[in-house]
Amino acid sequence: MLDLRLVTDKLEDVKRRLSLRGPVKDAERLAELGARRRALIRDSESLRHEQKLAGERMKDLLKSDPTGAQTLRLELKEKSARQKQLDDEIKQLETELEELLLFIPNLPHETVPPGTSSEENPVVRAVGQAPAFSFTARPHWDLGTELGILDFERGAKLSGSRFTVLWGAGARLERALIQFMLDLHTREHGYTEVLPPFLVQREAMAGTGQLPKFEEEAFKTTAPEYFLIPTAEVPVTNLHRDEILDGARLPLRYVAYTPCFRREAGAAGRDTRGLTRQHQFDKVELVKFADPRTSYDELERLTADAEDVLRRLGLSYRVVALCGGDLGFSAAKTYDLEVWMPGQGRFVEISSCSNFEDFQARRARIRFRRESSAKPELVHTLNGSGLAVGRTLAAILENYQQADGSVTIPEALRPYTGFERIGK
RNA sequence: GGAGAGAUGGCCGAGAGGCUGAAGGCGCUGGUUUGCUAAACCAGUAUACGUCGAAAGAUGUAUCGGGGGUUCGAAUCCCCCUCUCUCCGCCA
Repeated sequence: MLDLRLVTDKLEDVKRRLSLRGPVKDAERLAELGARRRALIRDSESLRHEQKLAGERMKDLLKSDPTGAQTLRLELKEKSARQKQLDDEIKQLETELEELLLFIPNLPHETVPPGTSSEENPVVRAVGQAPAFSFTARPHWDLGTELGILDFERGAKLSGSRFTVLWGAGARLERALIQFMLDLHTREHGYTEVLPPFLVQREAMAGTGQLPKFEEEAFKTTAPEYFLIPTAEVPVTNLHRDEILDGARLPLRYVAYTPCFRREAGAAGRDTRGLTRQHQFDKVELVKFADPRTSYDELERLTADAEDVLRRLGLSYRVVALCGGDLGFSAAKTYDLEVWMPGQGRFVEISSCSNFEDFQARRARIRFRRESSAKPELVHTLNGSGLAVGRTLAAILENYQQADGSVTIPEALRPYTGFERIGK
């Protein structure tokens, strides 16, 4: 959520910065309503002030002059009614303002490159060498099916398309990856592990920006209503909702493993094969709460922490900076990590690292105090996948495949899998 | 699921229609005293939104779990909701 003050007071600025994302809607109306709200508040408050002053006279009058008290009472009754009417109007206005504001995306950071689609995302760096094969590399869904570790048919039988069953070494590899990533981030990168609920309430989803705009993307239960988390970002960021954090302890760094649930409503027909786009997948997520002054340094570090997973697994990848048109709703700046998938001959997103600045913090009221006597300020929130586990598993299958269809396990992972290769 | 109790500031805890942003205590911050520390004493110690101001700040309004109602006036009275605790039942 943007700062209403900023929108009303610096409308042109806001519009210019938003236009990097595409056409701007509603900003004008927002500024207008914001100005009207202020005027109404002024009127209501001065009326209320008069009432309070008169109220103090009332008590004396009640003793000394009953008739006068009666007159005053009638007068105040009318004033009170008028003021309540104003308050109703203000409330209505604020509801409308909130609704508009919740649908306006975050302002892109100055360094966000121009562009309208993912094709225009500049490559920031490329790391590692794509493996050279003496045979034609195959996609992970073929390899995994032949090895008997990925079972798409039975996934579909149980739950429909975009669900997969992992067997034996596949299940073990998934679990090994989760463990490996959590250990790396907690032991070497200074993150605190947290295991949050996988079902959250509407307000948590709104806090991080998934709602109200993207409700059709989420799975939810009814009576009682719960949302299945689309990413650990939701519960972990909301851990500190309505809190004032100690500035001396920033940045807070959390890492969480959770399954993630997504409708993929807008992705019909895309990535229908393999593990790339599932309704349910595992992810290890990095989340930070940072001082606004250093949040962009923290973004670089967080991205490096995610990259470290790929590097240790010996997977080649590139880092792209999302352009204005490709930037997510809540993000001010995002780097995507794309892993090379030799079996598909393309790069696939495996992590998305973003600085949300104060956008989520304002929605979720997450603040900090710089000094014990200072006024609370909004924190900056950041997060990034570290990494998407299913896609990592797929990348390992494709990058470490052998001519005979077996797959060797990256060195770093072997203590976790307990085996060095997966064969038939 | 059944029965009961409760929710007040960073924390504990008074208050039972007006003068209560809210006694008292603890904590915290600053000061005095003081070889140092501690103790003692004094002062300060919420948030949001308005208005004025370049700013520091001044000032107004709101806020006693949330929402609604009664009233000239609600922390205080009434209604609804949420959460917490205790006991019973059930359950991984």
